[in-house]
This record gives sequence, structure tokens and C-alpha cells, in this order.
Amino acid sequence: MSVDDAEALPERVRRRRAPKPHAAGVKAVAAAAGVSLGTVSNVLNRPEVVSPLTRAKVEAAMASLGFVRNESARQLRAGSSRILAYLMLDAGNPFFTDVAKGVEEAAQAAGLSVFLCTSSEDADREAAYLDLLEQQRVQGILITPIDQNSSRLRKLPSRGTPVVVVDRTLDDAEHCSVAVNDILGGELAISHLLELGHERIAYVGGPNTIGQVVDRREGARRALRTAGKPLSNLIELTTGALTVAEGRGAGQRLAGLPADRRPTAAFCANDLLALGLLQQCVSLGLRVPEDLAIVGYDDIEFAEAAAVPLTSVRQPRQLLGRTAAELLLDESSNPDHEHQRVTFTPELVVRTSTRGTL
Amino acid sequence: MSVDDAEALPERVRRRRAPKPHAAGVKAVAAAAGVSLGTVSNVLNRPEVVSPLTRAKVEAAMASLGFVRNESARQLRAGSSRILAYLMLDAGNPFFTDVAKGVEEAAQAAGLSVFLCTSSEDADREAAYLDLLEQQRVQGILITPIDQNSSRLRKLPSRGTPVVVVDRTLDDAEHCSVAVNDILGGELAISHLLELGHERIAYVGGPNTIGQVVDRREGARRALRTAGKPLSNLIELTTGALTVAEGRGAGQRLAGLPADRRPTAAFCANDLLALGLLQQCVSLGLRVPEDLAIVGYDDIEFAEAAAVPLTSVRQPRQLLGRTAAELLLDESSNPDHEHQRVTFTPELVVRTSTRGTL
DNA sequence: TGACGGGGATGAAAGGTTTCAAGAGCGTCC
DNA sequence: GGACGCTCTTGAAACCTTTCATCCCCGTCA
Repeated sequence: MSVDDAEALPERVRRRRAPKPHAAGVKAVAAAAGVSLGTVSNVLNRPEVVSPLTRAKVEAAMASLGFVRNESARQLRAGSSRILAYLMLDAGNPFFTDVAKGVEEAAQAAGLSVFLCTSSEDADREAAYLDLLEQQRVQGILITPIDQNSSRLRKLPSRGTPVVVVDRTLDDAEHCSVAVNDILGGELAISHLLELGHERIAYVGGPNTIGQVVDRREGARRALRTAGKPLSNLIELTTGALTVAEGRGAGQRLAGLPADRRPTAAFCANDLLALGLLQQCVSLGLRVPEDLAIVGYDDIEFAEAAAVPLTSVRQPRQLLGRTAAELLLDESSNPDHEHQRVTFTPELVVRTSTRGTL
Repeated sequence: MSVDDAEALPERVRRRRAPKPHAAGVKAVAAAAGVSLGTVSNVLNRPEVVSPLTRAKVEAAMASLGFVRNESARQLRAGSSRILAYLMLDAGNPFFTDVAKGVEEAAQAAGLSVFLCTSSEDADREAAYLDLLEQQRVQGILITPIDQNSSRLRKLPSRGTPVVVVDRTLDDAEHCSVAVNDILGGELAISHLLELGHERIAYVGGPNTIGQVVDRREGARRALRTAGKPLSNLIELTTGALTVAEGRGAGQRLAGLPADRRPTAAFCANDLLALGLLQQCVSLGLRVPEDLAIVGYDDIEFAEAAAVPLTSVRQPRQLLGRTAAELLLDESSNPDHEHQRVTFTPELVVRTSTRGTL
């Protein structure tokens, strides 16, 4: 009993796991430079407190060993991440990439990096990304939500991850939000069409789970009401997504209607839809704007360059992103941060697709 | 000396740091569920080995405490990340977001998530993101590099982060790459213009640090050589970036030339340039294609919907992304992975901007 | 000459998870 | 009735960094 049985453990090798090809850590660097572990850390984080000579030695050691700081360990110990994420609805929509540009700008100014994610208008994917980002303990999340009532979204801030909602307003005390008045945007579009004398107007957009789609339609209805027109003048064409392809599909449906029942104008929930609609209608022989006037939304760069330059409702895209990022930064650094609901005003840009050539 | 001076340390509180608002960890969950730490971990990672009863208890505890797994700690210990990154040249270019879509697709199929980053054609930013991603120990990096000779890029694989180059070929034994033959693409474009009888042709693109710009020009030159034309027939308009705005600038310059010296056709290094060029030229009164034929590159979705539908060189965008991601996955999971250089063949899509209306 | 002060370097502790050898509990079989 | 095998659970070690109270060394001042 008291004597170790030599036979029992013949090959009891204590190797836990084969490590990755020599990943040099601070320990190795310290050894190579002949200093202590803490000094290496100081070189990394507070270079000014270490003497130039020592610093040089350490830096040389790092270079020769190909040292790469392990961010997971850093973050675990230090507790903070230098990353901020923007979870977009659709990376293929230039509107969102322009917003992202504004986000990057503000983040860079603050020394942070941005990771972009895209939910592709899929609620499950959005949820998965939110979980992932929370687990990663990013400094904060900017999101254009598809599912604004997601419990996940509401719980995040209380657990310590600040969230700013972009291009949407949430009636919720937990988040900041930065948005453009979509109802007003819808009104602008429809008022414009009414002024031009259109009576039967199509509203092209969907799915109805997306807040922007709903609000812009609501604005359209208000404009009709204000003008004393019946709501039945607004013919709804529901699409499955806000893409060029869906726009083409809607164009197909529209053009297929008998001329006396076909709307004389269409207001699309975004420019991608409008561009697809425009393209399909033109190729099916409809004249724009004579047979069908079209108004888009977002005023993306390509709207102006379209076959028929597109009338569109413009939003301050980069400003939207920049403001959102700034709010997020404030929330995560300023102890007496107060949640804000910033709303910008959209602007109608009239072009040939409604006005015709001058 | 031996007696502690009671006055000296009146308030020597031992609080190390105020922790974030109660972040519940596995430890807390274990306590709440009345099980051990290891069991909680098993519920998280190998739910099948824990009895249904225990599992339920643990899951209930997690829910009631709002437990969020700390990914930094997980990754630190487990050594692996479930994330893959795509570092793009320009998120505002639909070509890259389409590639990204292919990447997402393949990643999702393998249960991984994708973080998108954008270098915005800025070498410093590219370098910063590469450093960051390496420190994060992402599972792998997909990149469309701006600086293909970056030492960073070459060192990454040897330090354990697999890298696949997208839309570029590197003459380098360290990476996989997936590209489209840009030289051939350039040849296709110019041959087409030569067949249509054009003699003076502009090449619009830049900066020359970007590989695609150089290769496509090289293809253009080859086509001229093949046709026995002097290289001086190719007039170079160098741009500062591959954007719509730069395209407009080039259009301004082009339209400003006296008609007898002005090229009769322009080949643009990508569609954004082409769209900007088109727009500017049309607005300055040039007719396309009668006064100026235009060929773009990438065949993005908006090329077809342009004022004058754009002739363009099409690349298999999503396939590019999907293939690249699959190579990356193979590299990081298959021990006898071999680096590959996949090359796809581009295709010329002829539209009105060169052919005119039929 | 001895106390003091200050710039630098040190090293143990902590952070939250995963891993894995070992232990506990229990039914079965000889 | 005791040994065995099985399933499930346990707890300590390890991952790599940052932090911070100490310590060391030297020059300065009284």
C-alpha cells in the first residue's frame, strides 16, 4: 500500500493535449528576453512605464518568436472588447452598406473595429448572431432588426451588452435608436404622386414583418386620408423580400393587369424593389412614367443611374450609421448615459420616373 | 515596525475591481442547480452524457440566471473558434457582397458564423484587420487583398491561421486561392470592342496597386496585340478608387476631350466605374453607345438596370465565395489538405451599352 | 551615513471555461 | 454476498493574459 506499484502505471504519460504548432505566449517571450512575464505585459499595454532598453529587448523577442497576442485571454482577464458589431438586414442592399460606412467612420475615430453581420432578413439567423455576439462580449451591437419584438433584443442591454437600433424606432426604454421618419417618407411619396394626378397607386413591399414596410405603407395611407381619397386607391402588392428579384416579380404581376385596372403609379418600399419593378415593366413594354410612375425609397447611388432615373425618398445613410455608433460609444463609456430616440427627416428627390423629362 | 500602523491604511479596501452587473458564470449555475461545475459544462457541450433530470435542472438554472456563455473563456480553453472572417475590399460594391453571400452559405452549412470586415481599399486598415483577426484566433480568413505582398498575409498561415485569397491568385505556396481569370476577362472585353470596329479605347481603372486593375489592363493589351494593333490605342484613365464617384470623374475627363481625340469606347475595371462613367457622359450629352461604347466588369445586378444596360464581364460571384469558404474549411479540418489555386472563367455579357438597340 | 523617494521590474492571483482521470451509486451476475 | 460493470457526476488542472502589491536598486537630501 505504502509502496507505489511500479507496474501499475507503465506508460502513464502526462501529455494533456498536443498543442498547436508552437504558439509563443507572453511566457515564452519573457524567457527569450530575459525578463518577467509582467514586463512583457507592460510592453504590450503600458509601454511608457518600461525602460527603453528593456522594451527593445522584449520587442525583439516578440518579433523573432512571432508572438501574437491571444485576444481571448486578454479579453477574459481585462473584461473588455474593442469590437463593435453591426447586424444588418441585407448586406446586398447598398443602403445598409452606406450605413455601415458611417459606423466604421465613428468607430475608427474611437479606436474600435467593426464586424459586420447579415441576417439576410431571416429571423433565425438574426437570433443566432445576437447570441453569438453576446457570447463574444462585444462592446456593443448596432442592429437593424427584422424581429423587433425579439425577447433577445430586449434582454441584451440588461445583461450588459448595449444595443442601438438603427433605421427603426423601438418603443422601449432599453435602447437608443436612430431612425428616419418612415411614416413621413411614405406621405411624401404618395403626396407627390397625388399631386401629379395619380388615382390608383400600388404599394409594393413585404414581408409585413419588417417594420419599414409597415411604416411606409402607413404613411402612404395617411397621405390618401389627408387628400380625402379612399384607402382602396392603394393597391397592395406584397413581396417576399426587399430585393431586385422580388421587384421584378411584382412588375410581372403589375404588367399583367388589364390596363383599366392597372395602377398608374407604384410606390416601392425600397429602391431595390423599385429598380426590379422598373426593369421588368420597361422590358414588358410599359413606359415609365407615362404608363407607370415609380417612386422608390432610400435613394441609393444606383437609383439615379437607373434606366429611368428613379424618384426616391432619401435618407441620410452615413449620418444614420455615424450617429448610431456615437450613441453606442456614449452608452458604453459614459456612466450617466441617457437613452435617446433620434429621428431624422427624409427628403423626396424627384427624378424622371415620376416627373418625366422636363 | 512590527505593529501595523492603524492610521496609515484607514480605508484599505480589498476590492479588486467592481465586476460587471452580476454576470452569472457556470459556477453560479452549478450552485443554483445543485450540481458541479463540470456537469454544467457537460450540459453545454455534451448534453447526451448527462441524465435528462440533471440536464433539466441545469437548463432551468441557466434560464433563471440569464446565463450567457463567455466565449472568450471557452475559446481560450478549447483553443478553437467557430468563426470565419471575410475581409472585403469594399462593402459598397455589390460584387463583394454577393461573394459574401456565397461564403455565408458554405459557412452556415458547416455550422460556422461569418464576420464581414471591409478594408475600404486602404492598406493600413487591411493590415489592422488582419492583426485583429489573427489575435482573435478566428478559424480562418478569407480575403480579397489590396496589398497582396503584405508580409502579414504571408506569415499568417505559418502561424496557424489559414488564409484563402478570393478573386486574386497569389503565386505563393502558403495559400489557397479562388479567382476568375482577369486577364482573359480583359481580353474578352477588348476583343468585343475591336470587333465592333473601335480603334481608340480608354481603359478606366485604378489605383494600380490593386491586382484586378492591373490584370484586366494586361488582358486588354493582349487583345490589342493579338489583333495587331498598337498599344497606344489603349488610353489609360487612372482613377483613385473603384467607385461610382470616381467613374463620374473619369466621365468628366473623357467628355472634356475634343471629339477627334476622344476614345470611341471605354473599358472599365469594374461596374461601379462604368455606371458612374455612363451617368456622367450621358448627362454631358454623349450618346451611349453611338459616341461612346462602354464595357464594365463584374456584371453586378445593377448593370442590367442601368440607364443604358451595361455590357459587362460576368464572374460567378457566389460560387467564388462558396468555393473559397469550402477550401478554407477543408484546410482547417483536413490534416492532409493541399493548397489549391482554383480559377474560374469569366463570360462576356453583351448589352446595349456596346451593341446599341437591336 | 542613513532615511527617503521614485523609477522599474517582479510574480502570484484572478478571470470563466473545458477537460479528463477518478469517484460514486447502483443493478447484475456468479 | 461480493465482485464487476455501467452510467453519471465530480473537482482540480490548464488555457494565456492582465493586474497590482511588493520589491529592488540607486541617487538624493539632511
